[in-house]
Amino acid sequence: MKLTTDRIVDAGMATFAEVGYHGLSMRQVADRLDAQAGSLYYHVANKRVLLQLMADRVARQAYDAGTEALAALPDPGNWRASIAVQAAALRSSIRAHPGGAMLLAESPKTLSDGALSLMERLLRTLADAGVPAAHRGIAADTLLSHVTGFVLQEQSSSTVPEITAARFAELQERFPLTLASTGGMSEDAKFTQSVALLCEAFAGSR
Amino acid sequence: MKLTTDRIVDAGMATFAEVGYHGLSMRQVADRLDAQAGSLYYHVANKRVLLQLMADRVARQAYDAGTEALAALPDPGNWRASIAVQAAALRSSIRAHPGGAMLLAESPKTLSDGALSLMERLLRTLADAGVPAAHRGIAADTLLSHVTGFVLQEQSSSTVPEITAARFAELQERFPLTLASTGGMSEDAKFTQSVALLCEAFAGSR
DNA sequence: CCACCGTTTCTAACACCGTTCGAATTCGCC
DNA sequence: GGCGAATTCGAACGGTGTTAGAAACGGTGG
Repeated sequence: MKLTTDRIVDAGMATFAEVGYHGLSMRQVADRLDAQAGSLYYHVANKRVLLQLMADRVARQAYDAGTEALAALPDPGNWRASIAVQAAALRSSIRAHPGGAMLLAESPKTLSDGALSLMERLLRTLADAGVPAAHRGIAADTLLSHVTGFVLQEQSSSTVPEITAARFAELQERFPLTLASTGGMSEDAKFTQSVALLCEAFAGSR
Repeated sequence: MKLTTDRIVDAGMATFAEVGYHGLSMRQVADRLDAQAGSLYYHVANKRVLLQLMADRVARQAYDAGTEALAALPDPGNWRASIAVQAAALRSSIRAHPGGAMLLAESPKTLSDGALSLMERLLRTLADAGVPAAHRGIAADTLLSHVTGFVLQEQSSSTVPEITAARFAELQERFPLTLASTGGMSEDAKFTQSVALLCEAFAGSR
């Protein structure tokens, strides 16, 4: 079949899902399309712009998942729930791809349509919540970078191996608060709590 | 001179400062030490663990810069100022290296002494601020991931080229809130404001 | 002094990477 | 069918991380 930018991005996403961020190579993407690596460069200038296109696609998926989740909301006027739902949609969309956080982190979000859509909708709900224009930008930036950073940590710490008992004892002695703080809470609970925390901050800045 | 893990990490940091995250190669690090690339592998298992060691060094620098800034604080009891100073130290330490945010983002923070020190001290100031133990972990996580995400965006958007007038007009029409929100505020101001926002959230969760 | 042995470094190679460029192919249109 | 443009191939270039055997180095005992 004919080679297209869209098909290349598709194949890129598929390969990405299998081999992750560092394993992705132009030759593997080309193989998946029964093509040669050099042929990709007729449709895509760089590997970097391919990654940017993929990042934009992830952001768009997150945007679509967010609209769906927003539509299913019982009370659309509850802005806290709207923000929580948008954050959750973004997180799960990023998590759907291994290393997806790195993908989003690396590409500049300023000129990606998907990322801008996410930003715009978030700003709108903040405006509906009564946050003044001067505070909205920082609020939205904070939340988006928080979600990205959260998944980044989530995905990188899932690769970490088990820890020895001696090392654990040493850690417990040197960093008692750190060990005590992360105890026993699921990542999901941590995420929803942190988003709620941010929402309270937004509410206070009105 | 003799080859050592510390010297390799030093050379890695120096090379990193010149060529950035993606430009870093084992051969360049070896060149700086007047050695061959293969020799590095006697002291460092992987490129990944070298990057982790470098990330730990950045975190340690941030920790040291933080203690210095904390010592210079007029009122040590003001926990908001303490948090602001720690966040600023972390940000500037990451920004000192091009792509430093990527460095920290990629390596798992859980087993880095530097990152753990940062976390521990932040948790202590939160404890002094009266935040209950159940909320401290999320609060510290949120702030750290926020700083990382902020610098990540800062460093990636500094690479972006200028934007055409037509594209700007299109953006202004499709994303009015986004364009209006980021208008004219410096990155420094955005950062301090967002940290203050988080501090308010922490104050509310007591 | 020298031979030995463990530690450290070099050398060369492997497989793969992103990217380029001219040649070969395919496609739409007259 | 033929011709020109759009597309794909194929091979190559310089570079990458990593490995493994050979070589040098350092100290220690004879």
